[in-house]
Amino acid sequence: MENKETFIKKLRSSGLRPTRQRIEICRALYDRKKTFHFTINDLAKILKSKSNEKISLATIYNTVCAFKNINYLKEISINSNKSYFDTNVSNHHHFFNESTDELIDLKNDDVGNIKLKKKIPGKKIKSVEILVKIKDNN
Amino acid sequence: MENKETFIKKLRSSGLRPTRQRIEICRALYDRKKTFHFTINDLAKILKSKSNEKISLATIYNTVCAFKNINYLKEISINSNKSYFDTNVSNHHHFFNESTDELIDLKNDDVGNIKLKKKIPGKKIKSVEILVKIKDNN
DNA sequence: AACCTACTTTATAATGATTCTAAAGTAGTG
DNA sequence: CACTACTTTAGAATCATTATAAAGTAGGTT
Ligand SMILES: [Mn+2]
Ligand SMILES: [Mn+2]
Ligand SMILES: [Zn+2]
Ligand SMILES: [Zn+2]
Repeated sequence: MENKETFIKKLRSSGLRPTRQRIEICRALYDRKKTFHFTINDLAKILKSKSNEKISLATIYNTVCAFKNINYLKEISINSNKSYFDTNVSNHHHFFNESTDELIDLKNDDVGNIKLKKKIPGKKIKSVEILVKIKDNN
Repeated sequence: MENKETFIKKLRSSGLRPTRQRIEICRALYDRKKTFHFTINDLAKILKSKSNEKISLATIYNTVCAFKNINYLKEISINSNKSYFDTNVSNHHHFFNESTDELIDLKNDDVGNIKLKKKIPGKKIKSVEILVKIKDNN
């Protein structure tokens, strides 16, 4: 239920000009009750149906990349031919349903704490993600 | 240190005809002391340098896919533009060095046991993988 | 308001990994 | 040797993503 002004402030405070396109994309991504996972193609479809103005595919790519850089979006590690993004930017893990190509959140509490006993000198850890691949029974 | 006959037997027992190309690829992948991670392009280079016979890129793709299906290779889950494969097919996890695009094995003992407290009815778990992304300090 | 300039959007082309096609080659069998 | 199913291959096609470069815009300045 965030309104336009909130998005404008958020964008400005991250050094991004609040353009028509970026505000529309904010609406599509964050004006919802629940976080969700999407591909670029998913988002393009959502924008086409929900929004009047046409937003070019290049802008969608640019914006998703920009939003990822300022931590408005997270990219999920899957070896798919497409990239998957998540509006839930907190640390959490995923099921990936290989039968439907859908991601499902695994809350941190759903996974026992991960204790890494190996360290790599001279490197810093950027993320620790668990991916549980699942498939339909049968 | 496996020899040609061993590869031929292995291939036959998996329902794959032991062709020149497949045997060469087995040599490149398994005639080593340590397991390793590679992309298709990596493997193509290795084959070009180590082997006399030219093997087409299509065959390399076909063979890697076939080897994956019979569990001679494992594909690692990374959101890269390329696919990464592993000659270590046992359950284990990875560091991914984003500075060099290299994978490093994390032995199962290097990670505390993972207890999944969430289940998805009607689905079976195919794999559970941890990916730890790291980057050069600085 | 008119103006300036850096940032943005956009259509379009280019890239590059992967997959497809269909023709030529080969392994295994009898 | 002959047969057939499997395999390899060059080349084309696909498709997500990135690059290009020209037109548009935000936000400040005069
Ligand atoms: Mn891939
Ligand atoms: Mn990708
Ligand atoms: Zn998520
Ligand atoms: Zn490995």
